Formats: sequence, C-alpha cells, structure tokens
Amino acid sequence: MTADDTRRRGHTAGVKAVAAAAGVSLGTVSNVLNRPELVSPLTRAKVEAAMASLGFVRNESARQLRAGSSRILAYLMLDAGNPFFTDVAKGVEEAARAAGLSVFLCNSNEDAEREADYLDLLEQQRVQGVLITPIDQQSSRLRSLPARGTPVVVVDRAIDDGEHCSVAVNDILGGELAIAHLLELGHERIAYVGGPLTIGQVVDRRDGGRNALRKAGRSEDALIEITTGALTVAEGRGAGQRLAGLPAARRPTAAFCANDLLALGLLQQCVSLGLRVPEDLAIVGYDDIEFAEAAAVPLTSVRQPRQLLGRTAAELLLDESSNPDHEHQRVTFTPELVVRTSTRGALLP
Amino acid sequence: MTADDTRRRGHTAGVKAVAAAAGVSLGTVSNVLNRPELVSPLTRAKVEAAMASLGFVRNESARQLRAGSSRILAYLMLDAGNPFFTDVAKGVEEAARAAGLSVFLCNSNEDAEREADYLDLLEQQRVQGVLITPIDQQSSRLRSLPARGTPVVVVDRAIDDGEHCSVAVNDILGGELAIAHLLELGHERIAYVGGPLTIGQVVDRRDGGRNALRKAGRSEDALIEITTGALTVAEGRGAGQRLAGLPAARRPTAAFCANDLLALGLLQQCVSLGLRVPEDLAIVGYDDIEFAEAAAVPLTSVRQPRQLLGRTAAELLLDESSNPDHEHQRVTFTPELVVRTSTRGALLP
DNA sequence: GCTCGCCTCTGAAAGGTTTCAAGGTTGTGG
DNA sequence: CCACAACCTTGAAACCTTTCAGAGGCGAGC
Repeated sequence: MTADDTRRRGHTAGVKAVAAAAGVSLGTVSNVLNRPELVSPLTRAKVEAAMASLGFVRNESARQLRAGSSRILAYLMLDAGNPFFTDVAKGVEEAARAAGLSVFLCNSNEDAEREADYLDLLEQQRVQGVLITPIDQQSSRLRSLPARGTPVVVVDRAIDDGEHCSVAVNDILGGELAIAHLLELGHERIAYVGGPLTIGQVVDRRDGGRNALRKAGRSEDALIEITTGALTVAEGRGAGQRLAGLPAARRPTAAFCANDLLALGLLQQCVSLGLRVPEDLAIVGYDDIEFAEAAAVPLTSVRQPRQLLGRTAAELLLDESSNPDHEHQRVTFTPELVVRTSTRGALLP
Repeated sequence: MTADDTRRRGHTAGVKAVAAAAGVSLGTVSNVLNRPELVSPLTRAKVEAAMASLGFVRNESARQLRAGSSRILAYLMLDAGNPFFTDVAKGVEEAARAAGLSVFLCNSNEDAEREADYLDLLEQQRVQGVLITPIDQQSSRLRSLPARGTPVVVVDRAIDDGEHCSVAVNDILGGELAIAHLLELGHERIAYVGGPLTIGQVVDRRDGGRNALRKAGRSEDALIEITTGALTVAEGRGAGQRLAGLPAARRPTAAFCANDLLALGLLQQCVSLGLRVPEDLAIVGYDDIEFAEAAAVPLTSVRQPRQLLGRTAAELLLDESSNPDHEHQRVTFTPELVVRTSTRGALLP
C-alpha cells in the first residue's frame, strides 16, 4: 500500500496488524494497551515499537462498542456566544478533567430544533452523560434520555421531576434583588426587558421582579414588559430603540434586563441615541459577565457563581453515572447584586 | 428485566431485539433505518412500532465501526471564552449543518497539553475532520493527523506545509493598519500589548506593527513591548496596571493590543486608575468583537470576517474529506480598521 | 403451465477492540 | 526428576450495525 492509499483510506492499522508486526497475539497487544503490568517488559517493548512504526491509533468506536459507554461528557449550551455559559463550561471541564473524562461542547443557540438534534446525536453516541441548559424543559426528549440510561443534569434551571439532577441559581430571588434595588433608588416606571418567554430564566427573573413590586406595596402590572426575540446584544439594541422612541413623560426611568447581553445592547443604543445612563435611564443586567464591568457605563448586575455552577453539575453527573445509590438532587445557589455606575447616579426626585 | 435494570444497565434494545419483536430479520430492521423505500409499508409500520415500544436508539459506535468514519466534525478552539472564536464556531456550524454534519466544540484554553489531549481523542473518535486554531502550529501531532487520514484545517493561522488547508486573516497587515493609524494621529511612544509569543497571531500582529514603523521611517525598536501571559481581560488589566504605573513622561501615549479582550481589560484598568482614553492613552484592539463597540470608551479595533472564516474553513474540510482531487489551499482574508472613540480624541501635539 | 422479472425479505460476514478461560513456559522446592 | 506455582500469552467470543448475494413469492406474458 502506498502512502497515498493511506491518506485516502484513512486509519488502517489495527490491533491485528500490530500483533502481526510484533509477532504476538491480539490479546497481548490489548494487554499492552490496557493492563501493561501484565506484560513482560520485552514483549511490551516489541509491541510498542510496532505500534509506533505502524502509526497505530486506537479505534474508539470499537472500544466503546465493546465497553458499552464512552469516556465523554457533553455540555449542550443555550448560547455559546454568551460568556456566562462559557464560564459555566469551564467549571464543567475542570471537574471532568479531574475525573479523567473529556468534554464536548454543543451549542443549541436557543434553537429548539438544534437542541433536539444534538440530544439525539449524544444519545446515539452513548456519551457518559449530558449536561444541558435547556430551551424548553418540558421537552419529551429530555425526559426519555435518563429513562433509557443516559444521565442528564439540568444546568441553570431548577427542575423537580424525579428524572434529573439540577443545579440552578435562584432566579426569582435574583429578579427580586434587581427590582428592589431600583425601587429603593426611587424609580417608579420600571421596564423588564427579556424574551422569549419559553425560556425559564426569563420568566423567573420577571416574576422575581413582580414579587419585589408586590412587597413594596405596588401593583405587579407596574412592570413594563418589553419582550425580545432572544437574549442577545442585537436584541438589546432593538429594545433600546423602542425605549428611546417613547416620549420622556412615558418612558421608563429604569430597565432590568434578563441578561447582560441585552443590557449591554440596550445601554449602547440608548447612549448613542442621547439618553444619559443612569440619569435618564438606570440599567440592571443579569449574570455579571466580565464585560459588564468594562461597559460604557459599568453595569449593575446580578452575579451568579458561574464556574461553581458548572463544576457542581459535572460532579452530580459523575456521581449519577458511577454511584449505584445515586439520588437525584436539586442544588440551588444564591445570586448577589453588584451595584455599579449604571444605577448609581443621583437619586430620582 | 425491571425498569430499574434498564436505568442501571443503560441502553439495551438493539436491532436484534427490534427484529424479534417485529417478527422480521435483522436486515429488514436495518433497511427500515437506512433505505426505507426498500421495505413494504406494512412491514415498515410493524418495525417502527417495535422500535418505538422498545425505545430503540441506534448505537452510533457500531454504526461508525462498520462505516469507518463518523458524521461529526470538531472545532478545537483556542479560547471558548473569547467571543471571536465563538463567532467563528457559528460559521463552522452553519456550513456543517448545511452538509448534514454535526459539530463538537472543544476548548484548549491556550493550554498545549489540553490541545494535545483533545487531538488524540478526536483522532481516536475517527471524526470526519478537525478544525483547529492551534497554540503551537509546529506541534508534531498536528502533522501526524492528516498523514494518518484525519483531515485538519487550520483556522485563523496561515500555514503552508502541504499537509493542511488553512484559512486566515492577514495578521501582519492588521498590525500594520493599527500602528499606521496611531502614527498618523501623531503618537510617538507606542506600546504593543500581547503574549505569549508562542501564539502566532501575537507575533504577526506585532511584526505588522513594526512594518508600519519602518515604513514611516522610524526604528522598529520604537515599539514598546509589554508581554502578557495570555490573551484575556484579566491579563489586560495587569498590563494596564503596569502602564499606568509609569511616569507620564515615559508612558506610551498609545497601546495596540493583540486582541480585544486585552484591550478591554487595559481600558478598564487605565480608566479606573484615572487615565483618560484617548487623551492620555489611545487604545487599539483586535478582532472587533461585539463588546468592543459597547465598551467604556468605544474601542477602535481591527475587524476580521469571523463567521466567514469559520464557514470557509468548514467548507474546505468537507471538500478534503469528500473530494478525491482535493488540493490543499491557503485562504487569506483582509482585515479592516474600525475607528472609534478610543483613538479619536484630539490629535497629539 | 412455464419462465422471467420484480419486489421483498433473509442471514451470514465483517468491522476493531476487549475480556477471559485456558494453555504454555519457567523456575523452585522436595 | 517430579509437582506445582507464578507468570505470560493465546485465541475465540462478544459488542451492534450494515451490507450484499441470494432466496422466496407473486404476477405477467407467452
């Protein structure tokens, strides 16, 4: 076979070829790979030499087929472009590496169809387990996976259906903190910017805000809802456009955004249309991503323990797939308000 | 077998079980899956019913073992936390989906060991191909992969070793644009912030800057190098600390950063230490990520066609793995300077 | 009534690895 | 010189899917 054939045909040398080249049996080659201590040093050296000279690469499919499951764990992210989720992913990877597993990241990009496709794919791949920040947690696919043997841990959403572990941050409390802060500053007309409402976080954070209004003796309906099509900077700019277009007398004096991307877009658009932040419009974001602090006007935001979220989720998953007495858990962390310039101007009259 | 057994043992029903349940042969089940038009409607219905009731899930490992290669393509990113790379990833995914493939993302996080681990893993998985923004393009692993049958396309780096395709943006030109812009504004003491020097982009952008100096009749050594340990916001802040600590007479009046994360960190730290941007320090970033425009002082930056980069890379990879007459190509795009407030203050004397 | 062709279905083989019971070798103690 | 243990190595079986040559059934045409 020529070098050209190799290139075209792809991987070629298997255990069998190595065994033949080294003059030993298949089993011995396998032992060199998996339990080298059982093999005499001489034989091992011969086999290793043969592997090197043939360019042997283990075929993970075959290995997995035999073993029944893989050494890979997947994190299906809601939006890979949002630094919040990449920070969560870092935590996941840290925990996985500590346990000797690798992580594949998948991006559903807030698209239910892609989410479904990836879930199917991962199940077919027989990954060790799936971490997911779901678009729609009612999805039937989400339920069927654990029932068929692929553990699933829900990240950044609380869920209590007895099928999954979940790791979340109390989004209702987070929303409450944000709106309470704005009320304390004297704001009366407050907007909530977020969407779509199929995303649980969007709803919870809004409901938390409503709670704060109620506790302050105001009507829930006081919260002016501006619904966006996604949680992105671009949608934030669109919301800014809408807000800035209102006559000053009716325009909200403060906006609470469902995440920092929206807040940054909103901030940018409003500033460029001549509104002053926080004097004309105070803004609160959510997630406290690294860029929130570096924004045009440093952003007040609700901070979540991002890496811890990921690490904890991965640890629960590992427990689920290795501990026969595993019990599903629902872990909830507590968010924290970080106040910066975007709300810290002069109090309103 | 009880439901509990299923949960513990994992996926269980295979083609064989489905065949038995439907009263047909293995081959027929396979035909239902792969060439349904060959199967009579009646039989097909029976088989589909059996699959549904047994919760059959295709075993991708076995499938792949038989087929020899998978329907998956991987993008090994330099830093998943950098929005530049997630935008590239979006382009990759777009092209892959159009061709019916899925994408797994891996994050080397600027760590050579992790990069190597992932490359091994992906080769063992027999992925269709690997897209990579490498830390060290001399790495032997990078060379051995294509030789053994896994196509590799290098993204955001030009490379010309006859082993890979590559898709890049002209970083030398980008550096030149940035420094030329600063020179035009009258800056004399200009810093270059970037590192480590093992990363090709860091070196090219610096060298481009030196070119600009030379063309302006100045010495290359005029470029004050501030070397960082990574291309992150945190390192940018550190560089800001160092810069701001210099006596004003020796402090550079402008800084060109190897990417926007550094620039944003630098900007933030300098502002918080009381320097005015651009009056005391003009800043140019690189990549023009979405957050550059929304920064405390909107950032002048060198823009690259991010999604296009990813899409093109994926297309080259697909061609390489499907077209027997494939020729390796080196595609280079041209960057573009986007001027914003961070350099647009009053000209210096 | 026979042949031919078409349509549908069958079942064995292959693909690369791991496991494991069993076989072989070497060396020690009696 | 034998028995037995300790240590290595062997090779068949199993994992699950896909493929493909061919078997079987049926209707049409002669």
